[in-house]
Amino acid sequence: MRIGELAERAGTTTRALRYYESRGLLPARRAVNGYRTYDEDDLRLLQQIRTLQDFGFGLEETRPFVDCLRAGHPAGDSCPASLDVYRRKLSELDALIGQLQTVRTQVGAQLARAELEAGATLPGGPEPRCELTDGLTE
Amino acid sequence: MRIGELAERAGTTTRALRYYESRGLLPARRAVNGYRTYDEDDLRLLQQIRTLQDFGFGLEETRPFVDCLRAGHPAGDSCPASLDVYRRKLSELDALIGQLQTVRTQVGAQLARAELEAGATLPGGPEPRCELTDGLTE
DNA sequence: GTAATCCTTGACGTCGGCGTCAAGGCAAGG
DNA sequence: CCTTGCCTTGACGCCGACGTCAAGGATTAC
Repeated sequence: MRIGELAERAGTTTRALRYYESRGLLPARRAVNGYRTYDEDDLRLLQQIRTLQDFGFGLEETRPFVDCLRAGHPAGDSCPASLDVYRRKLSELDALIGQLQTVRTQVGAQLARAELEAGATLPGGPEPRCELTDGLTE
Repeated sequence: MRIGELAERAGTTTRALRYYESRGLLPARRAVNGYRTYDEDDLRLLQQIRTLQDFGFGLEETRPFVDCLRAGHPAGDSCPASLDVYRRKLSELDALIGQLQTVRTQVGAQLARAELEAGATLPGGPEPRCELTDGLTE
C-alpha cells in the first residue's frame, strides 16, 4: 500500500506520515520507483500513534509504544517504557487539571464579584433599596 | 519612569513591554531623546495585563480590561466587555477541564489494564497460580 | 497521446509570546 | 575622553505538528 491509502485508512494525511518518517517514528520501505510502501503492520503502528496523539501525547511520547509493537509485543503498552509514559502523563494531567481548576475557581469568583459590583451601581440590578440614591434614579 | 524601571516593577521584561506596545495594548509617551516614558497609571494597566496573563488569558483577551481601566473605571472588570471575557474563559476552562478529565480516566484505565496484563505474564506479578506455567518459571 | 491523479523532495508558513542577538545612540561618572 | 549602562529599532529563533505551495517524475485512465 502507498502513502495515500495508508493515510486515508488511518484518518490522517500524507504530510503527517512523511513527518513521522522524518522523525524516525515510522520509516517506510521503498518501491523501485521510489514510492513509499507500507503494510498492515505499519497501519497498526500508525493507529497506535494516532490514538495517543488524540489523547494529547506528544510524538516523542508515542515512540516507546511504537517500538514495543515493532518488537513483536501484542500491544503498544506491553512494555515497561510505555507504562512509564502512561504514569508520567497521568501526573502531568493531574497537575494541569489542578491548575486549571484553581484558575477556574478564581475566575469564577472574580466574575461573581464584578457582577455584584455592577449590579450595585447600575439601575437594572437587584434593587439595592438605598433611600439616598433611590430618589436620584426615579 | 523609563521602560527598564516599569518592567522591573511589574516583574516582567522590557521585551514584553515593547511587544505589548507593538500590539497597541500599552502605548508609551516619548521623551525628547526618544526614550519611552511611563507613569503610575501605565503600571496599573500593566499589572492588569500580567495578572490575566498569569491566569492563562491571551493578550487579546486582556484588551477589554485595559480599555476599561483607561476609560477611568476603578477596575479592569468594571465593564461588560470584560465580564464577557470572564464568561467565555469560564466555559473554555470547563470544556478543557472536562476533556482532560476524560483523557485522565481513559489513560488511567489503560495503565491499570496494562499493569494487570503485565503482572499476569511476568514472574514478579501477583502469582497467577497457573500450574501449567509455574513449572516453567521455577 | 494526454489528461488526471498519484507520488517525490524541499522549503516556507502557522500560532503566541516573547528571547536573543546586532548595531548603534544618549547620559553620567571618573 | 572613555567607559558603563541605559535606551533605540530591526530581525531572526523558538516550540510542535504539521499545512501549503512549488516543481517535477510516475502511473493510470481514457
